Amino acid sequence: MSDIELIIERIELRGHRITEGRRRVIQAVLKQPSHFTVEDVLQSTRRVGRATVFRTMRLLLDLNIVCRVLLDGGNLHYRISSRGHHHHLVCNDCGRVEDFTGCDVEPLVQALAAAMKYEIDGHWLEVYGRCEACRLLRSGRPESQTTQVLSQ
Amino acid sequence: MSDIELIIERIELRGHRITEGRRRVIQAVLKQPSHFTVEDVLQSTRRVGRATVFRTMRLLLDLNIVCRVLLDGGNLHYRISSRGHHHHLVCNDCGRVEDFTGCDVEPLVQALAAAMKYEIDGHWLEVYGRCEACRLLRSGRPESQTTQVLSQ
DNA sequence: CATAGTATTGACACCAAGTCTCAATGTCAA
DNA sequence: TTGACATTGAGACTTGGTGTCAATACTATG
Ligand SMILES: [Mn+2]
Ligand SMILES: [Mn+2]
Ligand SMILES: [Zn+2]
Ligand SMILES: [Zn+2]
Repeated sequence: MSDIELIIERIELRGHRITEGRRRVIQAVLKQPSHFTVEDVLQSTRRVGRATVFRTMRLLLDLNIVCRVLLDGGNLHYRISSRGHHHHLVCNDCGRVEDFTGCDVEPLVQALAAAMKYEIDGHWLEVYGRCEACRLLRSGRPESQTTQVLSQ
Repeated sequence: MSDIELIIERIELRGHRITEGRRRVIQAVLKQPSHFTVEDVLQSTRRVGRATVFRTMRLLLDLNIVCRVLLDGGNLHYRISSRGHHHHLVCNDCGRVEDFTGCDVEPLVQALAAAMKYEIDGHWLEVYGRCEACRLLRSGRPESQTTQVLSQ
């Protein structure tokens, strides 16, 4: 079964209707790179209203079909995510993102919570750096030090 | 020396001029609760332009005089922060925030980075839950379960 | 098949958060 | 005191997102 059909099925299971607009938005989402904004999705969907695109993105977020990535600098982007709770390792140069789940931050969080007498609901962790490719590019080709593939 | 004079001094040290507008914005920031938006600051400063308030907030952020807190749900708020790198434990009910530095997440982050061959620049960690006061309120007075002091 | 009852849509106004421009003004070191 | 230059404010603009509401599309049921 194709990616889109699997997503459609999950939406149906939650009691939502399958419409042509939703199908188009999902198709656009599936074509995006590593991470993207709703504006990006909007620009690659035709014949779907702005509000519907935003509503569909919210639906996908609720269903954990996409997640949000907090970029270094505070911008929230969207990203396809099959898993539930996970974190991101973001390359600040090229925008590449790696998901990770084995972060073992939960015990630390629990200890902290006990000390503070908080009951914990959840946490958010993002890690920023430079991927191997970008690092090699920098050290090997000093003239390209200002290369910045990711805009913004 | 008062809080405001200390901040003024740090701004001067970085080669910025001290103006009445900046003084007013800082005074407003110092009067805010646990966390706030620029809009909140704007509403408690008179005779200072909107752009100047935003520019001053950015200056304070650059100087680590304020930091940003990512609330559960994705809103970024501002917060006074004397320390450099630190994290937040946020009560989702009353909006209380505790800073913490002893998070020991660095070793985990380094291990992850080594596995992924990333060079690490930094990380972002926020923890969400319910503070003791809010927890007691909930369990002891079931009729106030929907109490939500923090708007939004 | 008809149709009623929801769910969804899209146009559009609105909102929140922030940036940009540029002429006018303020600050401070000399 | 004054000149260089940093800062300001009004307001237009941008980006990301929500609320309204009449029109349209699904779908279950008879
Ligand atoms: Mn985790
Ligand atoms: Mn840390
Ligand atoms: Zn990279
Ligand atoms: Zn609380």
